[in-house]
Amino acid sequence: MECNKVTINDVAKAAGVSKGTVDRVLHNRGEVSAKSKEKVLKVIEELGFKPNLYASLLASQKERVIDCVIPEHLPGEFWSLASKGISDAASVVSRYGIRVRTVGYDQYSLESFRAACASVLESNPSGVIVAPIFRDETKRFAGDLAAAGIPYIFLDSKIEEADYMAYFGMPMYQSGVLCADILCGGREIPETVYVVRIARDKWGLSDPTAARRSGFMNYMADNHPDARIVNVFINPKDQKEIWDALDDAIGKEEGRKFIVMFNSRIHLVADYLEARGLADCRVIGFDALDKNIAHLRSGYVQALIAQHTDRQAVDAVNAMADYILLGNKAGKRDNHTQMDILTKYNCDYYL
Amino acid sequence: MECNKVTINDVAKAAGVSKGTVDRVLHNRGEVSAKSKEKVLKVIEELGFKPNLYASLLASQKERVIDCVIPEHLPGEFWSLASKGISDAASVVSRYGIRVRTVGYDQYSLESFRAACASVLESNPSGVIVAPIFRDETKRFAGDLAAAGIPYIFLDSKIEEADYMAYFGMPMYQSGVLCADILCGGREIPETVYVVRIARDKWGLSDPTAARRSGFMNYMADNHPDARIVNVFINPKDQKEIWDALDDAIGKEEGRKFIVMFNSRIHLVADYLEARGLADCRVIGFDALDKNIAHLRSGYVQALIAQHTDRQAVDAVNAMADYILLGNKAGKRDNHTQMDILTKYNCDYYL
DNA sequence: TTGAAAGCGCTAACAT
DNA sequence: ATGTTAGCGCTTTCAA
Repeated sequence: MECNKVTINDVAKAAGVSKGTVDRVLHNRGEVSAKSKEKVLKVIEELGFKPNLYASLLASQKERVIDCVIPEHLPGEFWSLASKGISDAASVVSRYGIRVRTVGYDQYSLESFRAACASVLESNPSGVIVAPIFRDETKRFAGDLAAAGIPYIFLDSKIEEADYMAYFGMPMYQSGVLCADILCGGREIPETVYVVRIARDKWGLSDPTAARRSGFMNYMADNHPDARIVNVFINPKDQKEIWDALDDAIGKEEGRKFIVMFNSRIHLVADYLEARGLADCRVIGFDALDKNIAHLRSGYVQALIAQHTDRQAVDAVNAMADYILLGNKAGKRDNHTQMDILTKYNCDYYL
Repeated sequence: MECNKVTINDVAKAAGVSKGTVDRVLHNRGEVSAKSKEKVLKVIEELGFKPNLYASLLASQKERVIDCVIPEHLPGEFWSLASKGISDAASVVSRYGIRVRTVGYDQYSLESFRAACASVLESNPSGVIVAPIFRDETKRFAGDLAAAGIPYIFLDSKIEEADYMAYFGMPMYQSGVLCADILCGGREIPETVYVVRIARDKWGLSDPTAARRSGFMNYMADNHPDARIVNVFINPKDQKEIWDALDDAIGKEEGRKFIVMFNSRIHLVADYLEARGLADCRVIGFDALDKNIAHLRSGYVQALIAQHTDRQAVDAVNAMADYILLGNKAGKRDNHTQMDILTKYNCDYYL
């Protein structure tokens, strides 16, 4: 381990003080005279001293914790991808004495999000990762964290006005543009495009995919202004209702159909198409859920746009750990993850 | 650092031996009676003891080295992506007291590869990563490494018969299939497809993309058996010759043209198309070189299939470090990286 | 405000 | 073959 020959002892000696004093200035925890401090700092600079992280970890047997606030979920749902990433990262950073605590909330209940936030604030963690759904409440939470001096990172979506340390997620607007381009296969000119949406969007409660939709719309307006866009609203919890809605909107039309969905539930549509035997469609959705990938294989979905949600979560946790351990702010503040295009022919190799 | 409460001391006590003995069996460096060893092993198992890597590193101030044998390259060329990954990983594993040494060779010179191998063998590293070009010589090298008890990992391509510890690369055959599917956009039926190849392939010297080509061919035979496949051979070093060859083969044809190239040099073709103003083409290539991505933007290449060569290299180095440090063989032996589809609309976010 | 000293979990040289 | 011991570089009492 040649990597760092100069130790805290060298610094102490050169500065004419003891290790204890050097340590104090290193973690500026006071109790040091101005001139000792100055001298130590100068010596550190001169000698290019870098503390040995592992010796430090070994000696200070203290545990720091990162709280992760994300929506609760069933296996196979979108958020379970993020959850997997979090636990992967957790097992890595545990070696650095960092524990990761996940605090779930019901993405349909503001109340439960409030409770999650309160729990975090109370536990006073070293850092927090939050995947926000509720704008205003998240803004408030961000303010509370800032007041408590707790750094936080946004995952998946972000609140622009907040003073977040970093953001990891997909470029939402661009992903809509990409979706439109794939839908049209570069050459096809759809007459009608069905945009299947979650009913709650209609009421404006929250729509995390709004930016994506506008990317899509703008592409269509620019490139295929004559295409008719038809919104179809469904309630994901009620299969019968879904099929009725789709029967109404899509089932009776003739010819090739173009269908997109901006959240992770395209499999609901694919199930329907398969049941009705509607094969001549071009169907594009988002996110590499198992159910979606199965429909890539079945041929009822032509492409998915995915984002390695797991890796985003890993990156977020690592960035926070880096900050807690070394004080490094992540290189970039906004980290837009790559958009992966998945088809029948490459999905088998997508983690 | 609650993570690992059971220490080598606990083990020693429980097994009724000393730390020294435990340490000996841990690194099985002999000098331990069979029954002590057995007892210690049992206790380790029971208590679920995991050594604290950092304490270990702290104590044993020794440096291990991983040798990486990869082709030399100019900036912007394919192998510089791998090279970047290697140096990224190097800076990470250096914290674990592992040094990474890169040994380059000329991919067009068997002699230089031999020299690189000899240099590695002589330096007797703890592990090696090799990106092979020359089959037979690589096989021999693998044998030598095995004889010397040095573990090795293949990067990018592999020799099936060798006893490699792991392989990181793209599924070559499948990537050819994917390429064909993208070329045809799922719906288009090309009349003629131009396959641009490097002249040296023709002489059978070495063709690292042969498997990819056969994936492509099989897809075409299955789905568009009437398409005519035209091979165009070029010499990458001579721009004039390239253009002449392309003029001959492609330039005089009318209508929409379909062009693919199975290595990383599609930019050579795109340069030509741009110069000749041949815009109505569907052009698919491989690898996210800057020059290739530039042509995604210019519109002379419609899609690239990429593989995060950098990440493969990172994974390879990490896997080797893991093995050296902890004796963990990587989970999977063959690690097929995902195939990324890049278009004008998502390439900006591709690292 | 500062120094001294006792570890943290493990390694390795030295005894036995 | 096995135990003992002095560190590795840093943190953290405890005294001074």
